[in-house]
Amino acid sequence: MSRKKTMDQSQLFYETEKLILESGYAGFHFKALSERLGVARSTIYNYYTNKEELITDYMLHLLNGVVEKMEQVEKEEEPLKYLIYLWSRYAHMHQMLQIMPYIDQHSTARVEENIKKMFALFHEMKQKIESILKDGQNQGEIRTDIQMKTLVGLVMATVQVPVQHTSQSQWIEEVYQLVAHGLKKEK
Amino acid sequence: MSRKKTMDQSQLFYETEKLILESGYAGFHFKALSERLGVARSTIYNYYTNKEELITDYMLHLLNGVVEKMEQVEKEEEPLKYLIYLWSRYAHMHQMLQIMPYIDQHSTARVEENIKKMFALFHEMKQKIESILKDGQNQGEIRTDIQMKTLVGLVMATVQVPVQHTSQSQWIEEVYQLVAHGLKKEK
DNA sequence: AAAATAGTTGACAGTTGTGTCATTTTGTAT
DNA sequence: ATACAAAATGACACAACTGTCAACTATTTT
Repeated sequence: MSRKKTMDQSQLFYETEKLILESGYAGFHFKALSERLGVARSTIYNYYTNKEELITDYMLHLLNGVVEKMEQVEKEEEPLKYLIYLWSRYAHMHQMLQIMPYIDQHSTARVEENIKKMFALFHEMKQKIESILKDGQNQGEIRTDIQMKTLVGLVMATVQVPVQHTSQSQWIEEVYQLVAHGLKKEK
Repeated sequence: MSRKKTMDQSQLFYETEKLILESGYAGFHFKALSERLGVARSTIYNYYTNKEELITDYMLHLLNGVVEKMEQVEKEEEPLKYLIYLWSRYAHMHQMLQIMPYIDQHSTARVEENIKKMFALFHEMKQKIESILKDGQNQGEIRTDIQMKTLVGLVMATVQVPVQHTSQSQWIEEVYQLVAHGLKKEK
């Protein structure tokens, strides 16, 4: 019954992502978004009561995607390398997560919920990395003389290594080599 | 002669930094800043024609500080470790630099100039890191099988490793160990 | 083809930040 | 004490985004 929707979820998320990455949180607002979607600004309000809701919904969607893919990490032969691979595919997610602290967390009950869920997923993500590293430690592969949170921190930080002018596969191989064996030459 | 200034440069930069780190670029505006300074908003306009000018002036100041300190790196015994140390002291600078892409670069001639200078300084910074690594390579200390830009990228990325609940000196030591020798156990 | 209804829209009122400038304040020199 | 000029300010006009809602539109059902 009734009318066909002109706005679909996937296009909305797609343009949301693009707009945030291009303009930052400061330049992200419903006016700009509606223009890109070719839709009246007020239409978006039928689905989201404000931009915080939309952004956190979108981010939750993103985070869910990565955490789901991380389920597979433990089945891989080289889990650490697979992690680096995942990072290369979700670099934009890390960029998005950096704006999280600046989102008004109490604008809506739904926003509060979303942020809670995101924290939980983020924690789950770190747990997964930790469990991979612990497995490595148990097999005598990974060093045990450094605090676990620093190890996890380094793995997560590698996503910031710029890709510029390199093929994805080379980036993965090089970053993996560096994370695994360090800058110094083996002797 | 004439009246004493109520607003001094150092306090202005101090509050600018604090406000940006707390509220992000989206939450940084002259109204909020003037309230923190205990000054009328219009007063700030006597010194800066808009926020882009203020931010880029401030960032330039920051970058200048680091680059200056980096002059000393080459005199150090363990240049790589000194770099990690510098990073730990300037972590907030990296956070600030991330908002650069979202600043309207053409709002003022002064802003354009500032951004040009910042790019030059940023380049200089990377050159310094590169020259340290090249020295290491010439002494047979640093591996040569990986692209220089990836090496530099990793060194810069380490600043993102969170410090949480660790003393600065321990953070430096651990991150240095990881960057130098990697996650894997020596055999 | 008329009724029902989900979906869309433009217009309105409200809020917040911007940039300017004539006026006022305040420290200093005469 | 008075004249002066640098510094600070409040008020004004403006520009941009927000949120709401009554009216309109397109599709399906009967």
